[in-house]
Amino acid sequence: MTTFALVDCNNFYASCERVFDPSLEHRPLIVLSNNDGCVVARSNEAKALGIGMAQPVFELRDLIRNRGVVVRSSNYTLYDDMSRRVFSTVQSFFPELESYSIDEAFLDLDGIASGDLLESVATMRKAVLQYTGIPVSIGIGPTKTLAKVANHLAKQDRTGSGVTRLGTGADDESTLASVDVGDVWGIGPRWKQTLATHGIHTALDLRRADDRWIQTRLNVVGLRTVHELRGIPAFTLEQAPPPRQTIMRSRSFAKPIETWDELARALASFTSRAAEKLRDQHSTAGVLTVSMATDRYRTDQPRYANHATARLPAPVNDTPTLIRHALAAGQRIWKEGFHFKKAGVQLTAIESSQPEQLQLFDPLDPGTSNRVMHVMDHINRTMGTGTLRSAAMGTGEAWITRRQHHSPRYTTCWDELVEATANTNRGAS
DNA sequence: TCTGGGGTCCTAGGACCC
DNA sequence: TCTGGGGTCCTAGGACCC
Repeated sequence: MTTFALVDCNNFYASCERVFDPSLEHRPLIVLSNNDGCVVARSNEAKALGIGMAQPVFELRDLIRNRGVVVRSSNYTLYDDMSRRVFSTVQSFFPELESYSIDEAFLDLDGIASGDLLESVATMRKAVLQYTGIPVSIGIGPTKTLAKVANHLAKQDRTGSGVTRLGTGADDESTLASVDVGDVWGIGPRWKQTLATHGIHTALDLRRADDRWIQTRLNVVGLRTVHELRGIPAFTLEQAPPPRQTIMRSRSFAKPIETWDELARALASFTSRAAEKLRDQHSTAGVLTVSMATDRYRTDQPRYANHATARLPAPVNDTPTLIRHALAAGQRIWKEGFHFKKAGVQLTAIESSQPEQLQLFDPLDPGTSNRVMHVMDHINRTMGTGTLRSAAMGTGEAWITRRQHHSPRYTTCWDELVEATANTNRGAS
């Protein structure tokens, strides 16, 4: 029988900020979403103040001022790099790893003697903290869902061990009875509501639910969760994630956009980033969708939201072709006289680019185009994002994202390394 | 006047995740 | 003044085919 572990970084973005700025320890700290819009990470002190996940930051103005809450814009360059460091440390102890999100990884602990298991996991946890500065919690169980539940309990663990195991003893039922059904992985707010009408309130209730009722009222996804709670695995470890089927780049604008020229530059920029992502995973896209919308929260201005889909004559992954289609599609739905607050580009009908697609009607020889993109990607990777860019993106970026509380890219940028001062006090008393 | 049934593909919408 | 962004999977229903 397989044993899974879930390693989850505690308050990940907040912890990353603290590693390089220890003055943030023991203080309420929040990290904001793009555009400094709402809260995406909170230190324990911030949670204790009642600051909610995804809470809009303008609602917190008084709290921030009166309670000394420290605010940071999100710094994904730093978080991505820290994530890589944490996982590679974990993997040096347990090679069978699935990186599930930026701050979580599942492990397969098969082959580790049950008696040594808690000890080796605790050793790994200590090493991660020592090597990266990031505290992690670890849940262990016979299925991914039970490992998730165990992880949830490990986070609340007051003993400080940070490791919890489920699925071994008679305590399981009373433990599961203490877990709210909404805290089970896969049960969101709507399903929690549905379950409540049937008297299902805890993880234990859900484990004991009737299969047929679950499949009818939820669906097979819900049924899988129930089986997993019983210790019957429905999910396996996915060490090599399949390529994405959808690639999307969208942003809210710091200032509303009112001209087509500006919106076109934004669309070109989104398309360019999506295309890079596409080439990263060696894919092509056959369908491109452009969307634009005015501010959905403003009732005092005319509202408009629309999207346009372009089916490409042949699947491609080169930036100029994709931009051309994006701008043509955007122009079809563009309307003068609105204040656009958000736009995006989505790539679908994604296929592998190997073997090479032949493009009968493409004016540009695919070989030439591929070489140009290859060079462009290489330069941008080694010399910095945006070093080489498509002319359609322009240089102004009037729509640029607001990031007023940004921390340095300590680990990936020579100009932003952390500075240490050694105070030797030579000659002093 | 009678008016089947099964299969596939696609899309939109809804649920979930971090 | 101020409300994120990027994904997955499943289901129902319509179009179309034989």
